[in-house]
Amino acid sequence: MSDDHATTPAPKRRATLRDVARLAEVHTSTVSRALNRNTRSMVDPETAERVLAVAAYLDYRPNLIARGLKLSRSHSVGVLVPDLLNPVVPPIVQGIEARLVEAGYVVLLGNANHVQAREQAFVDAMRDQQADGLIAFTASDDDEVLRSIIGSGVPVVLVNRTLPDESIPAAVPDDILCGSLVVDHLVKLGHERIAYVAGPQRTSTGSRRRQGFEAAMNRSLKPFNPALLVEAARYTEAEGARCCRELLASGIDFTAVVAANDMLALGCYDALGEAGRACPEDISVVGCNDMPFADRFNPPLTTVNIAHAELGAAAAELLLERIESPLVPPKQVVVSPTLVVRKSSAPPRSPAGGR
Amino acid sequence: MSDDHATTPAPKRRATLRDVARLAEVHTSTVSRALNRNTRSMVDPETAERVLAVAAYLDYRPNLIARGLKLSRSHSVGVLVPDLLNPVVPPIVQGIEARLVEAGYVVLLGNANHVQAREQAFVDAMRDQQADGLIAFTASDDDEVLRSIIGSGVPVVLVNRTLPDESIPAAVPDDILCGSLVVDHLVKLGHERIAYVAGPQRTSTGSRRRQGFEAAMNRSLKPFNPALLVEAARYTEAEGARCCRELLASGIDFTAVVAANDMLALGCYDALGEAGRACPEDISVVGCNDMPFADRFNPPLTTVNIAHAELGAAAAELLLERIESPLVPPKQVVVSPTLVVRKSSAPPRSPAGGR
DNA sequence: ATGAAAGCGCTAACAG
DNA sequence: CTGTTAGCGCTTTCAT
Repeated sequence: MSDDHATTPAPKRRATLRDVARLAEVHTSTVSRALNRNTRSMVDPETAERVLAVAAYLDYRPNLIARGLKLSRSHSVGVLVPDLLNPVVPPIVQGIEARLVEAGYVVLLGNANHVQAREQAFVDAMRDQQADGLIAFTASDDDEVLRSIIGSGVPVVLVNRTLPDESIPAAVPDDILCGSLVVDHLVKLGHERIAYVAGPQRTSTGSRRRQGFEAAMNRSLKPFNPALLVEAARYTEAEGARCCRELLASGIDFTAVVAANDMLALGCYDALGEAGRACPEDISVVGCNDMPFADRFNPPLTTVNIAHAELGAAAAELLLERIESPLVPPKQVVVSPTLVVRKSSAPPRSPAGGR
Repeated sequence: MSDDHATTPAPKRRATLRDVARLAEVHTSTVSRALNRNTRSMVDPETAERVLAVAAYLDYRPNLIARGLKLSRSHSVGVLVPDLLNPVVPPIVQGIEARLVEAGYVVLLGNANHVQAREQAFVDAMRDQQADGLIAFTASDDDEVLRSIIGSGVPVVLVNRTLPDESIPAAVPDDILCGSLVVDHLVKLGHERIAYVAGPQRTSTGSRRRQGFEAAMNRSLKPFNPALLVEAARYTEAEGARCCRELLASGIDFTAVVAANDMLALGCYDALGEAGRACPEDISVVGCNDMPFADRFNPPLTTVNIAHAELGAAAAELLLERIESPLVPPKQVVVSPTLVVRKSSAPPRSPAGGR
């Protein structure tokens, strides 16, 4: 046995395929074959065993960068979020991450912070890093960045929000249903004059929830008064407050307000408080999303629960399919929300509305 | 001019350095030099300009995988979190991400979900992916995974929590101060019998906040009664409730309870509610972290604000320093918290305690 | 100032 | 079954 080459168990440098090959006295390609499950069968069982042993001894770990270069597959996927501080984002990301890790991928996180330049920079970085795919939360009708990357070859799937183009794979909540669920609840409670704080109409959540709301209103006894709808520019508490103030200032009577999401609902709480109107005694408010801690608000918020982690997992699943088999036609998956009744909704003060 | 090689503007395949070289009629190494700011000066300005133009024309983007292989530097860093759903995590991650992206790095996110095997898998993945460094939220005295990677050559920095070993770079809140801030507040309000719901003592936040609390109590007029301290096994609402119930059941009188974090404080709300004790009228409660929406709880929570995004940015900064200059001795940075008084704390019912 | 050549660590034909 | 060869796309000596 020649002892002249390093017998010390690799003190610093990471072991490479060649190190293993040398010590196992085989060629690197044999090592490669022995180490990869799929090609293991090509190599003599005894040799394979020896190789495995040496690899373990040297604590060999494949260099994924090198493999990626060779295979032009990085096993990484980008996840682009508009704002990490948005309470619905973490649960979705969690769902995505879990599924992706399970499939052997690694998640590259990018926070656009609502600025297009940051979004663009992340998308570029993903291309440069050879990410195998991208999951985006940021879909909006006016979003050039996403449009440009879609169809550029990189598999993209949308999550939470989608675009009008139904051919883009996406995992979204049933927003129409979100809208009608709350109306049905309020109508059952006896409300007739219901105001609506809409989300940004350039987002699918904004427009679809409004559609669902209006459809349900029209289906119910008293049709919807368009003057009772005001659109928020963004999904923020401040915008929710502004919209609700506007509603209050209009002088038109209403006994309940539905907000397109929980942040807007929180803004309604604020505006109501300022105006000295109690919730739910004077006016009921309901939201949508069932964000974390919605049950701890004052009052606990009646809202619509969306299984955000599931949404994320579904998006990851869609992307995986896209990556593995780019040819099969893209799907969209929609997850059903459920109403959760808490303390912010109650029957209107006087059974029937009117002044 | 020979027109026989592809004149169409690269319909599908990404342009490579060789494509640029071919079209610019120079060698690939010249292209490389022209494209990299540092080596640009080595090349004739006119040539450089031509190369740049061709690169732009072909929409050339360097393949970072290839560069990474050559340079053994991936420009990616792993961020290991224990639980993405923990409300303090997203703000910290946001701070990290912002700083890292600014420095040209990309963030690999890993969610351990409190299971060591997942943590280990992520750390392994980071090594395989050749991540340039790691930022970990998970430090705990009994955490083998982190211990093993620290000193294995990969730069690691801890954030939010740290380990007893002060030589490990970390960005943490001033937990001692967190503890004393709340005591001073409560004492000023007139409280004398103050209970403490401690966090897990194997975490630095748990033990240091307790230390800060005890020190401040002993500094104040009436020293602390050890029977009034109970330790939560985890930072969860359920554990907070359990601890508070235990305190209530002990029969020892107290007029305020301080919880080691806001989730535990929320649990105290629950236990107090069950026992029919009003907060803050019967018992004041204060938390720590000032997590998102702590101001919307019922009652709005008096707590200690920690600049989480700053904490994240500081951690990123530390890691960057570690990566660029591994030789300079590791630092720790501690960020100062501030008290935020809301509605969950008030003077005790009867000026002096006692039954 | 630029070209030639080598090589980062890996896998995939293609022999044998 | 295993070794040889080639090359993924890039940077970097080393010549010239």
